[in-house]
Amino acid sequence: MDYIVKGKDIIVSENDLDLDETLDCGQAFRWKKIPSDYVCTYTGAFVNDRLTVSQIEKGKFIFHNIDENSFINKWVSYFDFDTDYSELKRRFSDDETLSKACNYAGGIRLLKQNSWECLISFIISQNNNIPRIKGIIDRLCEHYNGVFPTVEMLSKENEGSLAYLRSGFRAKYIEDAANKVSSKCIDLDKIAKMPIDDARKALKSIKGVGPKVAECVLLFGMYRTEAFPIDVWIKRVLAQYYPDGFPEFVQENAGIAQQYLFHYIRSIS
DNA sequence: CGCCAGGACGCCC
DNA sequence: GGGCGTCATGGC
Repeated sequence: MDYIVKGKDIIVSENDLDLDETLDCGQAFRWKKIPSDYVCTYTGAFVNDRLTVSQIEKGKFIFHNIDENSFINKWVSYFDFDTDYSELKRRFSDDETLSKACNYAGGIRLLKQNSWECLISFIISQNNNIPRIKGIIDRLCEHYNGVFPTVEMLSKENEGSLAYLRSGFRAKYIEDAANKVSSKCIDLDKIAKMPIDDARKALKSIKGVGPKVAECVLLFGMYRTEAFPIDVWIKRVLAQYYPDGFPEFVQENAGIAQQYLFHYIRSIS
């Protein structure tokens, strides 16, 4: 990644990034694409920091109205710019299926999201579709003047007061998650550093968090790249191409491989 | 109208 | 410990 400061903006060069593939692929739900004639502008948020970013051309981006400090301290991490995805994809390409998947969706990066937001978001995601997940999270943030609620804010709510979300049976799960985190029964920062099986077990003690949601929180909210969410699409990939499991060299980055494979299998189905 | 959406729970055996 | 109905809501 390379960047230059230009007025109030920062111009970023990074070949291994595509905004459509990265921001609208089901790992984060608060980015909105606002089409214009020449650029795709997204406004999004990491916890409560907003950003507008445009893709000018392949591998070139404008991070709008942002100072160099917050770019370095927040967004470089969020976009995982310190990781060399070219090198990652080069290694993945030793595997035939993964090689095709990287060629299909090579602009995906893993976003380092906030664990709390991630937990609530993926609780909402269960047995749901992406447009409706976004709708529920929109209503949630709108309720708090456009920012994602803190633990303290959400812990004051209950299943009934959350009715405005129209999140269905998931409201009681949100309530339990907020209560457990607020009461320190669940410490997300500690879980992020635990051995992964302990972390899985701790997350699954929250109502409405099963294997899939726990894996998503670990991967998208705690940067545990070995976490591997399995849904119906990935089940198909495993059955069809990896009956004996992933090759050893993929396993520490299985979650990143999963992102490429998820989009690849859907494109050819 | 039925079906499905990046699942988890409760209950069954 | 695997199998299955059920759980809200909305888009198609």
